[in-house]
Amino acid sequence: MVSNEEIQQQLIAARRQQILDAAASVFAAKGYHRASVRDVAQGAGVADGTIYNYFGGKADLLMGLLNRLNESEARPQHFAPDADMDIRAFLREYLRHRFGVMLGEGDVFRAVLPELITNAELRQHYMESVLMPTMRLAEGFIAHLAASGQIVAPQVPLTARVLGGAVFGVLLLYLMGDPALEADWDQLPAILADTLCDGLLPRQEE
Amino acid sequence: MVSNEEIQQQLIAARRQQILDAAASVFAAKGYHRASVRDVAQGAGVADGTIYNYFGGKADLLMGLLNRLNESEARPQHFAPDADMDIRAFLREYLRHRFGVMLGEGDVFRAVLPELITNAELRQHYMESVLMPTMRLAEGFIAHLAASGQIVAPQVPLTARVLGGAVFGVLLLYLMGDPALEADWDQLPAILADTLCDGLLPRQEE
Amino acid sequence: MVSNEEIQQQLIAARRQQILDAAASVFAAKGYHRASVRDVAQGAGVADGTIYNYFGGKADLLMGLLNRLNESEARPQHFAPDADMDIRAFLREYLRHRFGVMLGEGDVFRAVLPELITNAELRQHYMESVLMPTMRLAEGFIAHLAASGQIVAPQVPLTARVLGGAVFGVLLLYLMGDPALEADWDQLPAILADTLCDGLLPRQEE
Amino acid sequence: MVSNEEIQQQLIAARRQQILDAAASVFAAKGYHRASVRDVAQGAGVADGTIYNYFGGKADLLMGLLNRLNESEARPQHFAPDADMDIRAFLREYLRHRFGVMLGEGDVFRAVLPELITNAELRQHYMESVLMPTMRLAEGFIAHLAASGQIVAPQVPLTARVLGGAVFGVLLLYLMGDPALEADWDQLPAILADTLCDGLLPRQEE
DNA sequence: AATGAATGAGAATTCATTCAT
DNA sequence: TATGAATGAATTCTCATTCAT
Repeated sequence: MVSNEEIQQQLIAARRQQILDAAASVFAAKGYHRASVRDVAQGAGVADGTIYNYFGGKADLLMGLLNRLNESEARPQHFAPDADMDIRAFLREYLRHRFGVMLGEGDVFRAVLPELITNAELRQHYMESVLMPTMRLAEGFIAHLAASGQIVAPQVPLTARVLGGAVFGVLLLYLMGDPALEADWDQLPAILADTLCDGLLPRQEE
Repeated sequence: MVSNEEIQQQLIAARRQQILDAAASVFAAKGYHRASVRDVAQGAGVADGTIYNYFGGKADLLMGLLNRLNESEARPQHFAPDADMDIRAFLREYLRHRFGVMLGEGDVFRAVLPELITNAELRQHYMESVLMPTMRLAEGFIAHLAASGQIVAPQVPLTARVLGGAVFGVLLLYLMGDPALEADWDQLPAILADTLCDGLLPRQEE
Repeated sequence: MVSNEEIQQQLIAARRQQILDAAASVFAAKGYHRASVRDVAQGAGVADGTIYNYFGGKADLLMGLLNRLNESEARPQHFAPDADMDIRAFLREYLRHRFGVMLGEGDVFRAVLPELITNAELRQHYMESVLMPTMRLAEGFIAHLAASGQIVAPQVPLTARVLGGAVFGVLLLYLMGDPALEADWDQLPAILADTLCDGLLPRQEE
Repeated sequence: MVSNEEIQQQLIAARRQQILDAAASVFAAKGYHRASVRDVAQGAGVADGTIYNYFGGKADLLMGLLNRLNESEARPQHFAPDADMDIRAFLREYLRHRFGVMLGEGDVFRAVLPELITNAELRQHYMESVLMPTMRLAEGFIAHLAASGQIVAPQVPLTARVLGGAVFGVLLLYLMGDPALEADWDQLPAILADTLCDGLLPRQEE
């Protein structure tokens, strides 16, 4: 049997999600600062004051978005090392998946990113709860592959940043409307994976 | 002899720079939206109204910053192709230089980037006047090296985006306060250059 | 039974009236431009921002005043033609009533008139929604009387303007503080009616 | 011989006129409050600061306009009584002349009038220096005609206001853009004169 | 719990006026 | 005397937040 309290909890959680959904799309469309709390309330179909029954304030909406991003990001299995796998194939697949996720959460990403650059508190929260865990995961994976000779990575932490930075930067160029990326976006995972695997210089045996 | 009018022009230009400098640091510190025109005025040591003698409004300050960024970026010689050069050495040097410039303009970059993501008009202006020209330059360079067999680049435009994105993304991670990048920032150009040149997979002859 | 929504509507209407009343007296006292929205808010006993919950902005207050003037003006029965009436008596009574109304709305009139002269948009709105309907009414009345031989009016539209202008102009002189009008204001309807009826030149039979 | 000082005086007077001309057209076009001192300065082809070498401030420009209006108004000869003249003909001619003058000074009139209604100080100045002298002149004229039996005017001061008000009011309707007045403006002096002379009621002998 | 009217601090911007050149 | 850059007070308007219903 389901208790009354549990139903209450679920209703509250559902209402929070409803508001966060509205916040994501409104913030993405107008930017965090240009969007008003009233915009979010109307987007969620509730009254202005209701927002404050579920969130501490406008800034808290951003935090909520960030945490939700966090939850969907934290999927360690994506980095699950596999001794015998084809690294190129894995990287292609991973990048395709990752770009898909990030663009799926594109609204949220677009909404949160500018504030992440600007707002020190938010940045630190994101650093600690999302970026660093992800980086540590990546480092572990890279270290494992390097140890088994499958890849070359003399500086594991920096290599992780190079990979993450490339993914991050390319996505940003896309979000900024680069026409070449828009035209050939679905080829990008392969190209990026190959460039990262083989480098730019010609290989003897290839 | 220097005419009166020329002196006037120089004074005006100097005042504009003075205000833009203040805008860059204030916007970088507090973010464009959190910073008030008064903040900028105080930063520049002038009265509020004076800002409006030199700029059309708050948004115009951002445009001014963008254009200044534009001027310092437009250095085509950095991509000057050289038939016999060592690509790895060149790339290292280029990245070192580029990161230096971008961090030198770091304030401006920090100030402008969030708005670039959010503000469509500004984004388009940046796309057209800064990013696309740079990308075309890079494409030309890459195409030249690929044609002479010095590098492998099956998709020139996308390769340019991969390079640009990597630079851009790593810089962003740095600006967001990644501790690993802060610790070993001066090694990054070399690592990034090597990763881009050789790829992650082991090479036979190396 | 009165529904909740109806009460809401009445409260909103009452608040609008309260604000418009304040606007009328403040604008009349200081003039539209010298009066600040804050002045109006304080006059109405509400916060600055509350004004904007009921009106689009300062200019909208003026429109609101104009429309209220419109409502109190639109009393067609005042011109109701009557075959057997004494024109002189009617005119005296009408002028007395009209002056009374206009001075009752004197604040509003004083507030709106200067802007009416200056502001083209407002002028057009007033022309269309107040002045022209009134003029058409007057024209119909004059035409009717002229057709039945009760008055002489070779040019109906211009005669309507002469009448309207005289009323308007005398009121304006009064509002500008003419001491003779202030002293004998209550005799004015009679004098004006007689002058309009008989003219200045002596009549044979009188 | 003309002294240096006299030339100085004339230059100063000329510059004042030049600035007042600009003020008249600018104030008429945008309204006193919407027009800036800079607008006037540009209209006069001088620098902002120069205005303050000739006038005490923005309000003083309005006073200057008023005084200039005053000078052109004060033409007592227009009311010169003539024992044998045809009153109707005189009135027609006078109204034609008066409307012409007021529309010639229309810019100034339009500019000054709203402030006259609003600004108590200005209003008083205008009352004392323009309106009351004119009214006294008219009263003398009317009293003279009434005494000689040429017209009927039981209440001389009020009759003067009725005449003045009619002229004033009709002009205002015209300035507010009444289409009927715009269409037949040149017939108005005759109609107005006839209405004032004969009244609306039919005359036996006519 | 939900509402939405009221609030008032804060922001961008304008512009009359001053004053050093 | 003329200039016009600098000033900063004043204004309109927005919007996050509160709280009585």
